[in-house]
Amino acid sequence: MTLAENTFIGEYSYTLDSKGRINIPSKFRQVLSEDNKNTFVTSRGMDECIYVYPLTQWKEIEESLRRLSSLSITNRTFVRNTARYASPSTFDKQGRITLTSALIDYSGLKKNVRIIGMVNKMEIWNPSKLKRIDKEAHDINNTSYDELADKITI
Amino acid sequence: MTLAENTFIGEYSYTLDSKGRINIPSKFRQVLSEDNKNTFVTSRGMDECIYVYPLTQWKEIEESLRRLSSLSITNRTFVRNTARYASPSTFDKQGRITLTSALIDYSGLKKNVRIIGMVNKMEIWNPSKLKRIDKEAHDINNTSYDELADKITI
DNA sequence: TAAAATTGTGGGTAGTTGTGGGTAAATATC
DNA sequence: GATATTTACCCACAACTACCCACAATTTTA
Repeated sequence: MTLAENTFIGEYSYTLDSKGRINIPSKFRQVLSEDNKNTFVTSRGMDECIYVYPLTQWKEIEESLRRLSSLSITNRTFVRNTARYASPSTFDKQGRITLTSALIDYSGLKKNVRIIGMVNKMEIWNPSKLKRIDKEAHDINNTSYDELADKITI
Repeated sequence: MTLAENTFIGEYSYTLDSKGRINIPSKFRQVLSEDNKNTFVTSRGMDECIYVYPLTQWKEIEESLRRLSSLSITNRTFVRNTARYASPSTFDKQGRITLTSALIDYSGLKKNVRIIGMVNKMEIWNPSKLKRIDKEAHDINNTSYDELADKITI
């Protein structure tokens, strides 16, 4: 079944091979729109994981970054940390992309990895780090979620 | 008699087969509007059960998620924990959807399962867990229900 | 009440998907 | 400029999934 284009949901287990290749879930490849030309952009996540954007989505982010004035130290730091680790990767005949060793180091990936659909992008995690984050998530108190209540009905 | 579209009520007993397939009650399939393309989205319930949304209902949730900026930790956590457990499934010629093993584990489903209409979605339960929740429901004292009195007429 | 249609459950099979490894081209190193 | 190393592309195969058919039980229709 095909959902909306460039929309990623679900959680999957995959293995990172000795060449730094990792499979993109078939479902995610199927919803990728033509204009992405089978290409994703990997980048450093806000948490200790790797972000994977469809190429077109990344281009929009680039545009936003372009508009941030470098007069502000916050802006400079943000642009620097977002842009420097970004790397495009086209998936091969088997549906795999190659991760840079910088990103593998940052996210602490070993053989077994977890891929999570985050709607407009995906995240690649070391399963044990993910488990740790899950625990912290419980600590986000209800008032935080209360603020969301205005924005989302679920 | 046909009820309102995408409205699910009633309780049904079905069997989960060895391939993780489960029948959607014929009545529920009949009220599903055309634009759902015979597709439901399964997800983790608030209680120990599986939520099943019509595709169109889920897409509304997805759109709200898309608008939440990942710069906020609360947003990231919320999007992650909502999206990761979701999985679309189109029912086959016999009217069955396939459940992911993650959701089967979470809800503790065995062979016999109970499907409950929850108006805009449905819930899939292990019958014994459902029985346990029923008992707890008795303990929710009347004041809790009093708070609802302003919101609903019954 | 009998026939026809629908519904729920089980199982088989062809095609898809995920993973490992090989080889040639491209890049880097000396 | 020759050699070593990395990268990109190819093939192979086991495991899984989607799709198909069968059939008993139930409900609807005539």
